Amino acid sequence: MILDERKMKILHAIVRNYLSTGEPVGSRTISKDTDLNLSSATIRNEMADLEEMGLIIQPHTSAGRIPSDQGYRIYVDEMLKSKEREVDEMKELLLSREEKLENMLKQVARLLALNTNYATMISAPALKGKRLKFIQISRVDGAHLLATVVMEGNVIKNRMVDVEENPDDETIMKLNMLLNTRLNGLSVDEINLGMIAALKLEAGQHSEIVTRVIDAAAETIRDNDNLEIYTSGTNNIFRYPELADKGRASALITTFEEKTELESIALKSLSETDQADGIQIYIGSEAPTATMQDCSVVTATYDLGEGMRGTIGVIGPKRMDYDRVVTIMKNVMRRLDELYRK
Amino acid sequence: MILDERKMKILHAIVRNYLSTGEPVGSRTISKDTDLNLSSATIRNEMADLEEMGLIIQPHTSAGRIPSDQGYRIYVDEMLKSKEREVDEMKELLLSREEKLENMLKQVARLLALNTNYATMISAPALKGKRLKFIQISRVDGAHLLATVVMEGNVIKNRMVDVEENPDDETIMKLNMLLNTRLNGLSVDEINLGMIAALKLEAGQHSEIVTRVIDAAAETIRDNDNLEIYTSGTNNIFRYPELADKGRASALITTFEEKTELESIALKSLSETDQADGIQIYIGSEAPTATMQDCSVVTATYDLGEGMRGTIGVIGPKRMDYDRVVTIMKNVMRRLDELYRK
DNA sequence: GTTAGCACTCGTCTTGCGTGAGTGCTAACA
DNA sequence: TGTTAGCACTCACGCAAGACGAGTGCTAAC
Repeated sequence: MILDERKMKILHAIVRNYLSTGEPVGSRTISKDTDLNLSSATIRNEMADLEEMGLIIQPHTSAGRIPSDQGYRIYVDEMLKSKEREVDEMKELLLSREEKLENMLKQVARLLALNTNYATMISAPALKGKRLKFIQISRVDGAHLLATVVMEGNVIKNRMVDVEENPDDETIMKLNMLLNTRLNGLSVDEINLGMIAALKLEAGQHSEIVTRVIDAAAETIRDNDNLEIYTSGTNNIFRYPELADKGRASALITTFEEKTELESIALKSLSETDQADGIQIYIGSEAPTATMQDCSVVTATYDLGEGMRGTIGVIGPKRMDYDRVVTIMKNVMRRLDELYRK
Repeated sequence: MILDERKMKILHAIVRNYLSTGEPVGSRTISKDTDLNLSSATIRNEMADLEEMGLIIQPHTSAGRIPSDQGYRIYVDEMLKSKEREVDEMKELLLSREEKLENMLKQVARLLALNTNYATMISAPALKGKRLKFIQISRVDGAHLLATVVMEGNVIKNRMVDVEENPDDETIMKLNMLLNTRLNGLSVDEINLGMIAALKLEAGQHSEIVTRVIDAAAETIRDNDNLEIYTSGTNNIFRYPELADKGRASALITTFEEKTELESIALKSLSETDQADGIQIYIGSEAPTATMQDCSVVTATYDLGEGMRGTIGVIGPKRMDYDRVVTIMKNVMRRLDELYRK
């Protein structure tokens, strides 16, 4: 069976209607809502076809229809093609370039949650692929050294190293020289065990302390941390009855608190981001994690330059206002671009 | 009216019973539960008295009684005096001293949530009052300096400083000398604007760059960050119907996500911690924040030495198993002590 | 191909009633 | 004076029956 224009129009009408009401939508409603001038009976026939095609579902015999995941998918694909709807009001688009990246990211998540009324997440830029800019070992006191590493995007890492016997000033200076000349400009992934071994050799393997310092520095660099993830508006899930029952809500809340699943979403979105604008939409069963089977997830990849790329995500019910969310996301992305790359 | 031993026994019985069932408890139940050998009628008389005293409440005419906040208070105070109950099973008490403090704290929160089935929080040690151990300015590249500050407890802070024209090596060395000799050993609060001004003067006010560097360093130090707070087991609130309705749950979830209110709990608990063992219990209306009117909060102050003090909190329904929570908390505190102060 | 009409389905809301837990009060008892 | 048995009363809760209404599929006519 072919999805002709009329069927398409009806499908869209069903989806749109369901998005706003959350109630199954009946043939009469569609008959009045569209400009097709068809009676409810005709619509019913068409709806029967659409159901056969798997695009809409009848929750029970005497109820209207709701879109299936597949139905949403068709609607969303169509929407992504069409021109952007302008979003009328935008609450507090006061996104400013912050001293601390962390604060800026939190701001974005908050802003997005406020404007969409869905739960949001944002991942801090991944270190993967970042290049080293600067390494330094310094003496804090008799028994402690401090290893400091600066990477592209001015991501800074520190680590304390306990030593029994401090190396003297000259050794430290030499070490710094050595580390910087050998490692600067390399990306984190390029620094492997072989490399470290070579470094140790060059530093003079005899000195155990030097070895330990280099190990610590290397570890600091490779310490590939989990992706830092910030969330906002988790409580928004209570706005949507289909997510707000105890079981689902509890599972979602846990997901948002533990963040490991959010991390996998962020990674997945980052890796799939060849599509235009980097916007991805996962509907229901397409969602990357088990707890989100009843949700839709819209993600986008931001890029602050210097390899500072991360993921923004909006998580809501399947009947989310995709159009609006996509537009708002694009706005936010544009703003980020202005702020960091101008 | 006086709270004689018999009334006390009855109150305790009511509370204990209500804690485990969550249902209003009637006179017959008490009559059987206690060793008083009194008929339900007598109990009824006593209960009427207890109600008059404001210690128990009747949700509606033909229901049993539940403890009031005040009733809980008496029960809890009594309990805190009595000897510790031993907790039989303790899930995964594998608390280990972690490389990163952050991970250890998260571990504690998780552990506590797992063992109590309530929501938990833990605040990272406050910087307030910490002394400076080490300051260093270093050159990252042509246009960037890095200010690094190490405080007691090996808390490290960094800040990048953008400069147009880099000071030469000698200036940087002098600056480091100056900053360390003047500031080391001071606590964060002791470093005020007057002090900074004096430093600038000494560094040679003429050089604008030096001034900016000192400002940045000072700012880094005073940058009194919000308390970092980690939470776990937020989803546990769904176990308790009295907290799980949409309105309350939503509010609580928000509280746990935004963390500012948790912060104020942590601060309050820290400041009130003169009591034995540092354990505080806030019941219902005593709870420090508006969203927790229907909750009880048990807090404790941990101390890892070197001024590393923070707050652990368990948040649950008013009918929380105080006894168990307190015991578990004490266990955790003891374990922390072993790990960090032995 | 479209539409009016009709019988039918089924979730939801309302109502009424029975049930049982628990109470307060009174009167009798030790 | 404290304790207890007995009794009438209250009220939340659960269940069944019924009314309602939204929506459907199908058929026959246009």
